[in-house]
Amino acid sequence: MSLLPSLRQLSYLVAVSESLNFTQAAASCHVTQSTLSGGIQELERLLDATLVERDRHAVRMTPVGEAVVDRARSLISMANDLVELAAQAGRPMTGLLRLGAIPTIAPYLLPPLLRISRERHPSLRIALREDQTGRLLEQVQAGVLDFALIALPYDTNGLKLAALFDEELWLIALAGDAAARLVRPRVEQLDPQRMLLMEEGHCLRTHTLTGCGLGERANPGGLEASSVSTLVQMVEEGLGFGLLPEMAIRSGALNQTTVIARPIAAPVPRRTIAIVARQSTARGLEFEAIAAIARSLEPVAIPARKHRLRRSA
Amino acid sequence: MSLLPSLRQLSYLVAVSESLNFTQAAASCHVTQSTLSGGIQELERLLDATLVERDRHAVRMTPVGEAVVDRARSLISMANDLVELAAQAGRPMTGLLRLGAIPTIAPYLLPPLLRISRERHPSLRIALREDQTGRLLEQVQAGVLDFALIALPYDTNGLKLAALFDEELWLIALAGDAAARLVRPRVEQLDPQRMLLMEEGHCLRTHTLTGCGLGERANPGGLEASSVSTLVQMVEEGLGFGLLPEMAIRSGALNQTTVIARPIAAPVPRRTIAIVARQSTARGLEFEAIAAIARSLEPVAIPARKHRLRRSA
DNA sequence: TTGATACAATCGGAAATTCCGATGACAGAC
DNA sequence: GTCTGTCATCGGAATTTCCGATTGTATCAA
Repeated sequence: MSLLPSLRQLSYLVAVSESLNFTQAAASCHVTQSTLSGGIQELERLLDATLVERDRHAVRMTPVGEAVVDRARSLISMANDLVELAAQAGRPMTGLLRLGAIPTIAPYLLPPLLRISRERHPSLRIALREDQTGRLLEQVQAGVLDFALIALPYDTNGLKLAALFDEELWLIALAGDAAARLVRPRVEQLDPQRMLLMEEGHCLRTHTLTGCGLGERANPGGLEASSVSTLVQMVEEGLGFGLLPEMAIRSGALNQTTVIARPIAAPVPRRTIAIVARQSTARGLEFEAIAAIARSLEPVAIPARKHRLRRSA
Repeated sequence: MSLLPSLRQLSYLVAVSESLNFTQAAASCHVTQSTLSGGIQELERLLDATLVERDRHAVRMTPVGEAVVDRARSLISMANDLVELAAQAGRPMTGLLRLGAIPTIAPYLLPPLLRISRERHPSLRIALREDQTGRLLEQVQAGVLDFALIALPYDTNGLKLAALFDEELWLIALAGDAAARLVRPRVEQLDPQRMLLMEEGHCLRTHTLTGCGLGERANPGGLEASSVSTLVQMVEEGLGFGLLPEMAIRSGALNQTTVIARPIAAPVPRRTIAIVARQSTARGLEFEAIAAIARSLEPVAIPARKHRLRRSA
């Protein structure tokens, strides 16, 4: 068992990788530049590898350095989770929980979820953040968020994950629209050229396209919406049709409009709502609790897996 | 961002949890008892929690202590992986790789796998260890092994996992046996009372049972074999029939016997061969290389997933 | 009761480390 | 040439870590 680097040294390296400037990095670590410089050198000596390239002109990370930084980051956030775990021990379901959600979930799932959470766990406060899936996952990994509510399929890359429920995507269109003529249209009957999509970066865009058996650039000149409500408005304007999650429709996204919704025939485009956290999260109990509430809000919930790593089988 | 515990303090705690004796723990850490005692106290002060209960009679871990130990373990093994990563950088596919495999894979997959590995990567040495799935996973997690070859479904609990290929389980029986009368028997036609199983702890036991739609205690008085060869011998003795992976049969597990093998009609009992490693393994390249070799040995390999966590979608 | 043994806590001081401030070396801007 | 921004280096201070010796307590045996 070789000698281990200290978490402090690793945090110095992370800081350097973020600013690529020793002086600034030192400031962000609340130490002097000489201390940080020494720490980096000590780390390089210990690992017997050049992690940072100090040219006359600039500071760059070596490939090894980048790899080490990557691991150092998760090491540090794991250590933070450990500290938080100890702090939370004995007083579960209290304190501040930072929860993220994608824009196509937040307005529909969060209101009842927060209401029930407040009822069941009055001392648990929840801070919300709405963002796109990719950024939410980064923030969870970085420790900025505790949990995030996202839609699958999506590569969650080793995060702790619990599927909550499946939901269908429904067709929305004007009553007179060609797409709405059938009571139960099939995806092949939809004209890709008239399909309205969310902007790049929204997972609903990808789920809509793959649900229709289309690739990313299936409608090159297609119009793009920046939110569910703009998508609905564009449909209302007669610019085309779109696909919307059940939850949004049931929550009244089409109220005050003349847009109608139609379930789609098999194969039905679907997505799975899930909650993610760091594997090392200190909030395991809260994770299960929030998942349970979310499942209780939907008729077709995905049961929680009870088993864990066991000797048998 | 609170102050972080040091990896050394955490390793002290892990040592205490293993021996439940400060003096012994200190020895295993190569420090004096007073140093270790002080380290534990410092850690408890930092985390503001009692981790170890020092009764007059004994030392016990508190629940919080156990939880912290659990995380400390993976923190330390992650740190070790980081050190190894740096050490390996620039000289990939060299050095010693510790590979585990379950008994129903090892004799069939490893010989060709090792041969090809030696051809392609002459400077990569591979140490082998054969054991049951549960213990292999524990050893991977503990850092005793780098990779393990196992059969799914099995809960791998956050380990890095790559599916390699599917294989069918075939019926093996004596030619005159009732079970062997049909060319393509269906699982419902097999008499659970005459089914020979592997001993408790072998995953093939579970896969056989679930593949036949049976629960764990479907054949209470059933006979149990301790290895593939004893299973074959018991079939040869006319004690019943069994299910064996394709790979074993193709590798000649039935040679020198009168036992015959029959493919089973749909729904075919199957298992998936996979390779696992710690998420933080320093041997990512070797992981892919071994996986690629294993896939190349099977006609129906499962393609490697190329994508990673990305901003889009 | 006495003595021996086992165990963890405590204390003072030694050793190692981490850190700071000052300085040096170098390059680019002006 | 001078100033500014940058990272490395050095000596010494501050802090942490560690050890050895000792204390306090409990158990066990004579």
